[in-house]
Amino acid sequence: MTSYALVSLSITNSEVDRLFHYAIPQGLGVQPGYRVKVPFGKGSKLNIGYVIELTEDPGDVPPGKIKPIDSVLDDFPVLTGETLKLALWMKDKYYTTLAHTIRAITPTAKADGRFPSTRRKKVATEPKPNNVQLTAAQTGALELILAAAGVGFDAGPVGGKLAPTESKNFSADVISRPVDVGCGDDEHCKVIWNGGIVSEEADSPDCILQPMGVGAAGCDDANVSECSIQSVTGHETHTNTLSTGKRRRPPQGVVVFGVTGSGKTEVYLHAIERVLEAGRQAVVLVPEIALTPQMVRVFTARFGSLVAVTHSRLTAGERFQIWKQCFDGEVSLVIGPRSAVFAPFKNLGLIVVDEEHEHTYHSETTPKYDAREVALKRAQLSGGAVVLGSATPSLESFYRAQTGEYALARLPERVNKTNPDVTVLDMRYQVMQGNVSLFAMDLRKVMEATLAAGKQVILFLNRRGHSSFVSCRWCGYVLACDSCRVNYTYHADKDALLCHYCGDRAAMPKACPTCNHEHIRRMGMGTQKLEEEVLGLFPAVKVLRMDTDTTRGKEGHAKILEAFGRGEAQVLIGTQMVAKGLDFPDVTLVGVVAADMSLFTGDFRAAEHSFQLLTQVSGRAGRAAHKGDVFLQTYNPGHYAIQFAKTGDYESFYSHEIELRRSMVYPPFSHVFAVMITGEREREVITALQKLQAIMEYCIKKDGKGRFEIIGMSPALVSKVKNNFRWKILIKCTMDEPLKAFVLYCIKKLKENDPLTGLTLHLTLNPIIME
DNA sequence: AGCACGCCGACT
DNA sequence: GTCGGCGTGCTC
Repeated sequence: MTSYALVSLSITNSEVDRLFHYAIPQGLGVQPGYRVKVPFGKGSKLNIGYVIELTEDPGDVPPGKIKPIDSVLDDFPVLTGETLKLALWMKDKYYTTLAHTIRAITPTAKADGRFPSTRRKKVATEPKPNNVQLTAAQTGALELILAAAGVGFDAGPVGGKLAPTESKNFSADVISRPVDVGCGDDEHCKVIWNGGIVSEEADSPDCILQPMGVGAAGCDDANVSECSIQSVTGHETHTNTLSTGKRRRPPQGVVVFGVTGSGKTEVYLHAIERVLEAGRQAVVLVPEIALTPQMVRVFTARFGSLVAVTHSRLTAGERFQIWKQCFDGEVSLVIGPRSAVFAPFKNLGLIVVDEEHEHTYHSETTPKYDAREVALKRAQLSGGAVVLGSATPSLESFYRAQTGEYALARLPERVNKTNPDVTVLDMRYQVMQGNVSLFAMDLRKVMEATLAAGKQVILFLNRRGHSSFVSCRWCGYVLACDSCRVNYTYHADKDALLCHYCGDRAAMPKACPTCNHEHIRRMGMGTQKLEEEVLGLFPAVKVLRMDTDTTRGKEGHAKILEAFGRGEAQVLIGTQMVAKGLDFPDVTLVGVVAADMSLFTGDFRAAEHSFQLLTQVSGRAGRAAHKGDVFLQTYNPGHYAIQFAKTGDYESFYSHEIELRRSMVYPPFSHVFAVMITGEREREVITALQKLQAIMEYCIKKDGKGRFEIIGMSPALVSKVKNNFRWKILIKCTMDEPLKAFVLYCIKKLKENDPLTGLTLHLTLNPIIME
């Protein structure tokens, strides 16, 4: 007989980010995962909370302080055993409060705390049998996925019956399992994060107290491989409590590597079909639902009313209805953006992450989770598989596929694929010819011809943020930080160049350091300037611009794309957005106006992102029936990202890039922890960060040896937002758990002698886009 | 986050 | 004399 419920309040504040004891009144059926109303605070105001655990132990709470639960809100648990574990895991993983992770996972309630009422208007549509014959490569991929999901390959005839899973009494059996509040597959290095207050083990992280073995001093010695790390294992070993543990299981993650048109979708369809036939459910994550309508159509056509589609424009009611349908087993497949990974399925067998390299899988708001990581954790909890599909996999994922942590399935190109002609235009030559416009003469001529033929043109400006770099227009040389191998970023307020990794500062030069030419200047332009120049060259042409200014509001970019698709304009100008989901038959020319702008963002992943983007743009142009042309304008035609993108050779790019990462000890050979401090007074922000740096340096000198490397402090990529100055410090280590413990320990020390009033801390482990 | 308690300035 | 400023501290 349990007497208390441990409740997490739905208050997203670190000060109350702990579990509170509440007495369970007689006759009140309370189970973990349920929402409850509880009296809280001085006035015992009723607050919504989530039951995390049942216990008989009042802990050190005086009996008189414990108040009773007021009521239970719903007749079902909003957190299942699995999503509850996920919430606890995410709290630790992403340095946030449990209330925040629960909010991300559970459906949004109305202001009064009730969920919107659902009306059932279910039109049953039969799933259609799948008669598509798979190629040998596709079959191989399918086998790997099914092995990962633990679903037999010969589970039945293709096109068998797909019945909705029955589950009337979800609650009891799934929920009543003991919940592991410690959250833990990593017992060794548990650090409880209270949004700034580090508790327990962080007081004495093993990494601080245990002197490490070898490791010379200096910047280059991050080769921590020699350090003896006793209590932290390099790779997580997942042993199911149910299994005997030693038996080697096939990898949970399967990288499906194949270009557009190689038949990835067909593999997904077959895998989902088998998973559903086995009585399990599946989730398909897509980068942006509005830009992948054809994908949605394929799935709804095949699986009928077993599919639910989620997207950002759903109302709270529609969203909750889908959530409930998944919970009740009326729907077995969900397609949606990253949040679809939280669908409350009871026996999830497969999560497909399509275009897995896309940055949209990273949440930009708290909790700043990576949907791919969450998918893998969830699959681990449910015994399911994760498919990471891409023509240009992220370096981290492909590396894991190389080391055997993931399985790898290659899908060869389709035979009838038409490769677009990719022409690289050397802009240095244009400067020598006296052409200082944004367009090389060749591109201008081809645009003229294309427009004269009544065809359409897409001009792509691969710009990110508003950082600018400095380069020589004569020789292409880009000013960069030697020790970090990333370009400097120009800061107008200081009229200086800063490295966004180590904070190194350099003066704006008068002439090029290599060729001594005075044609050295800042590179940076907006879509607006580009539009003006196009209109200057072709006054009669209609131009559509797609950027954050013009796409504001509901369905902003879908509207622009539709208008362009109807032929209301001949030229479409845009940033990253235009690279996705475009399939316009009348577009025969794609111009990448300044390929360099994504090459020199000051981020060590810039080459990877450029390669992915340029490959995607090139692939897009080649999809239509007639061959398309792609022109890439650059001052660095020899850059490997451009050269490999020209031929679309991912694996050669990968080999080149992975060696660079290895030599620089960048991810995946290390982990980078970013600590950002923001505040209204820049002086205070900098001082606080300097204090933190001093503490870190002291700890490293004392105990850490070569394990942790402070890369340095520098302004954030966006150095000022809404009157808030943002500075960051990066710390690198080959192991993530000791790194995390080290950083949290140092922050704790900082807070002990500085209350940090008016300042905010932001923590990210392995940020993909450096903030 | 809320809300109460608590000890100093300018108002009816 | 009192109303009210928001600093500090606690919430099962």
